Amino acid sequence: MAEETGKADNGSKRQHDRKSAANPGPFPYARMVNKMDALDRLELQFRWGDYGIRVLRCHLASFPPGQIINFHKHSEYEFHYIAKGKGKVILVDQPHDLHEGLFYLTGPDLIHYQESDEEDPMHELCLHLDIVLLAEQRTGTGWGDELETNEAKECLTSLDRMPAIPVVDRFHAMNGFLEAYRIWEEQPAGFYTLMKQAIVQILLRTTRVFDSPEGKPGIPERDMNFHRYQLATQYIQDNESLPISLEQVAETINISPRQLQRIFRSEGQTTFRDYLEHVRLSGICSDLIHTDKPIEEIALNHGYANPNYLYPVFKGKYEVTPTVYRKLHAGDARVR
DNA sequence: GTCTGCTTGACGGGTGCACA
DNA sequence: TGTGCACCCGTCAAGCAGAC
Repeated sequence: MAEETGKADNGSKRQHDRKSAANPGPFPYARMVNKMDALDRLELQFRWGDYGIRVLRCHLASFPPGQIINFHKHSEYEFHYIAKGKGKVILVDQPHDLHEGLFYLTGPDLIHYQESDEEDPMHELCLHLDIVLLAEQRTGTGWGDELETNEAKECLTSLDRMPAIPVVDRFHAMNGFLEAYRIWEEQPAGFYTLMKQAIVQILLRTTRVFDSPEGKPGIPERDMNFHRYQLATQYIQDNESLPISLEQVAETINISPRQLQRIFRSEGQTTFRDYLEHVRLSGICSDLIHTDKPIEEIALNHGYANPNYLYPVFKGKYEVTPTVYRKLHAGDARVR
């Protein structure tokens, strides 16, 4: 951690200075100079998990040599990324050297002072965000909502735990500014969504610097048995009109037939045969009520290669023959 | 005679259980 | 999670009954 701070990073800083002097290279954010306040002009606010995020400012700022920004504070979060040059920052009462590639955060009410180098200008990417906790009204609606909600919460609450020191932008959060600017320039379809992604990308890459390897929730993993049960039942529903065997379904989802039987027992409290029969008979009942197709055709359409077998199966479940069932429910079709 | 609906009996696959 | 074994039941072919 110490090697990441601006103060304790003098070795890599010297190395960096030598490298910059030898081969300064093109300024990667040069295109943003064309209209430095382009992103500031956007009315951009969005919901991320249970948080509302309003982008107040998002721009490239240039400071001539020796420029001083006196002690001040904000009510919002201000993210500072040194894109080029060097200078100094005082966070509360602690001075730190700044150079290209460093990042620091000034949270709400954190008093800070900044000055650029006496000889070199400094370019800084600035992001001002107003972050508010919204009513938790959308949790538990599925489709990954809870996962995103948790990730947003983890990322945004970590902002308040960030130490007030400059650190190396190890995960290239700065690229998010370039991406946002590119989106503004090109204005592609999905502008708002892409812009939101760029801002979220900046936040995630920034907070990642302080991630500890322990205690992470990890990537979302499936309950594989339940997932396989869903795959199997979906396959049966899709193919109930064809001859289906346990082995065939098992092969489709890459498990042994025996294991598939266990999954049906544990996840569906049923058996492969019962489930297949249930799906087929449901379809047959529907056809009996809503069509006037002969029973043989209906049986064939629902996977009974020998229509004669339908009779004992049907009678076993509904206690009447298909013909009687059709007569009993003849009114149902007209009701619809 | 033909078609549709239904029943019956033999066989093989699915299931439950135990074990590795 | 895979395998073996015994048993049950789903599947199929053959055939019967009734309606037209």
